[in-house]
Amino acid sequence: MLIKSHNEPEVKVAYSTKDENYLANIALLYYQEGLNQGQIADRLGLSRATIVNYLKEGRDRGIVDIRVNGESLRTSSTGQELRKMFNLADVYIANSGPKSNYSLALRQTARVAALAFYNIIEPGDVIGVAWGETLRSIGENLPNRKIANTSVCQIIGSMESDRVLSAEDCAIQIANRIGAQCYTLHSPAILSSRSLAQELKQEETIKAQLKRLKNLNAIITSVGDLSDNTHILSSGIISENDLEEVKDAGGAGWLCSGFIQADGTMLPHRLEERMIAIQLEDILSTPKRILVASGLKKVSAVMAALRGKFVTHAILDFELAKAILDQS
Amino acid sequence: MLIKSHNEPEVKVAYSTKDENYLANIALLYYQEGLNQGQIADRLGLSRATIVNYLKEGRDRGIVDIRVNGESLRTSSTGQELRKMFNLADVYIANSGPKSNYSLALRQTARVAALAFYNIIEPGDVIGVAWGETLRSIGENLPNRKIANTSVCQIIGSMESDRVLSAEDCAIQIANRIGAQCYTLHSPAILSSRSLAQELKQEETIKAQLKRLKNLNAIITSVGDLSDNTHILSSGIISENDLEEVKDAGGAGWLCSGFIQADGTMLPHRLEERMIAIQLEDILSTPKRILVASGLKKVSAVMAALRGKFVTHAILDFELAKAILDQS
DNA sequence: CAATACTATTGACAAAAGTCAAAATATGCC
DNA sequence: GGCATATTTTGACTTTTGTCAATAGTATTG
Repeated sequence: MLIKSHNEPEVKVAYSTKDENYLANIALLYYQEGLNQGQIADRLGLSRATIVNYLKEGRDRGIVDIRVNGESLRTSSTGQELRKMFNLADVYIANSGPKSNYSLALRQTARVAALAFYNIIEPGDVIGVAWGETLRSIGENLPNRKIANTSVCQIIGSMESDRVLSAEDCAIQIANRIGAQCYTLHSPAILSSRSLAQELKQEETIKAQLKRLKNLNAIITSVGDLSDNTHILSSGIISENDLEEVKDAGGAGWLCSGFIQADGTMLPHRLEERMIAIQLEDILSTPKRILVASGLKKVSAVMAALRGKFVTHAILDFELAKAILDQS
Repeated sequence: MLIKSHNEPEVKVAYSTKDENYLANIALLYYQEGLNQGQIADRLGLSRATIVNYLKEGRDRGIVDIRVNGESLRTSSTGQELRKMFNLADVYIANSGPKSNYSLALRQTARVAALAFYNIIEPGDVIGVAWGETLRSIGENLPNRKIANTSVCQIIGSMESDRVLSAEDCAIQIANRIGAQCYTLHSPAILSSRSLAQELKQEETIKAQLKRLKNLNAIITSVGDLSDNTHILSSGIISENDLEEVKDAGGAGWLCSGFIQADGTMLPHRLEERMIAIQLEDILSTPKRILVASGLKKVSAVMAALRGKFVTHAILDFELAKAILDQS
């Protein structure tokens, strides 16, 4: 091809511009040598605007990878205080500033969770994945980096919701990102009758999956609050009346498949008989229990989960962590 | 601590700004969420200049890591042609543009070599490291990333030179970066008499090291040209008269410890009797033979090394690679 | 081989990032 | 506390980067 230098005679160069090697070399000059775009343009005989495009393409195509060290996210002093107070293995704190809106705070927490996830999960782990806005966002923010020999298990049946992907999609997305084998639950989260649920649980595929959930190495979940627009309401898992009842009975949060009280004890509810999901007891016997939550409305739910020892690794946003510390 | 928001009442936040967690969160907002510095400043109630400082500190402290994918550097079509022509395992091409000066081209080649090195070297490898400007620059550009159970062996005795570090320093630096055990050669590269060299070779430490060099898994070296300012001259390994003699006898390049001819065959020289270094034969029996070179003046030397099968992996700069293709 | 439809590249302008000396704040010491 | 010293933060300015519509270059088709 022909490259025309600014005011100089034409130079023949047999080089396919735009191939990965070329983009990578430009990226090295920019990010490592520290030349600015103008200097690179001069050396290559191109316009600066072209260099801008090439650098962008390098980033888009993953030739240049900007990564943040996940370790540094667990150095927060607030996080350390929480870790000691609830005897946790690790606490990672997300911080998008006090003036952030809900959705940015959630994304930031999910991003921190995604980095933490790679620190916590080890090759060979069998990971239970819950469902919700938070889990969906974690899936979106996980980098495409394989963790060898992992499997992902959907821990609660699927459910339509306008706010989030179904539980199935959450598990599949996370599995894809880390290159894990994915075991889904081919069932709705909740059925209309107790008897149908019991029958379904006897089906081989369902039975096998529920058994698998008793031997997880790790579980990643958020926790639901019991406010008016909690997603267990909007997704139709529970009725408004039942929710009121649960609150009156001392319910403080919803964890995967059941309600817990402020002191962390389980609050049995007839709903459970109709659900296809992991048991709260199974969560407690899973060694790595990762809880991800953001937003002040989750204070009591998260505190309940912490008190009930449902958590070994917490990823929380700063405001939430602070509020929990203040109330303890 | 107190953070004063621009025109708002003071907000008390118990958060140590400047800790790693804080820097990492800002880095996430900038590099992953894609907010600009102004938006981040607003959310955190700080000035934009402060965000600039924090982001810079994040990069400096390694919380943010910008890396270029080494794989993409071996996709160049020129490199592939060379690879086929000389039956090499891999060719990586560095490109800093036709208008670059010698020293930038060298650094760029060294940077590419550093990335290639991590693709080529495997855990457990015993790596022979040569000496020269190129090797020094590779050492400087290697990231600090451990490769398990590696060792590094200095393959040529030390020599003072105004242009480069001594051979010892090259080996030590590379070993440090990859966390390898380092075996140095406690001897000058060249001695004044044949007999002294022979005696020294019988010393236990020297003997052990020279034996080690017969069982390397990998070797990384450049190749010396025989022009007037070649470093074998400036470092005093060879005299001007001797160099002329070598050139007249058909010498085309200098490889670690001996001369080779244009067709790749070795050109014995009495100098070798006085040297403490790896034997050319030992290079040929090393499985991974990495050659790094940049600059047009090295065309004939590199071609000689390629023809002599002294190379399995080549890292060359574009101009050099092109010239070799044109002359073949 | 001209007309057409692409894609790649560029120049001019707008936006964002970097710099640095000055101001504000925190820290140590008596 | 008061004072001196070190560190952090900032506002005003300069430089660099990003954008985008216009242009040049390539490939494709009738």
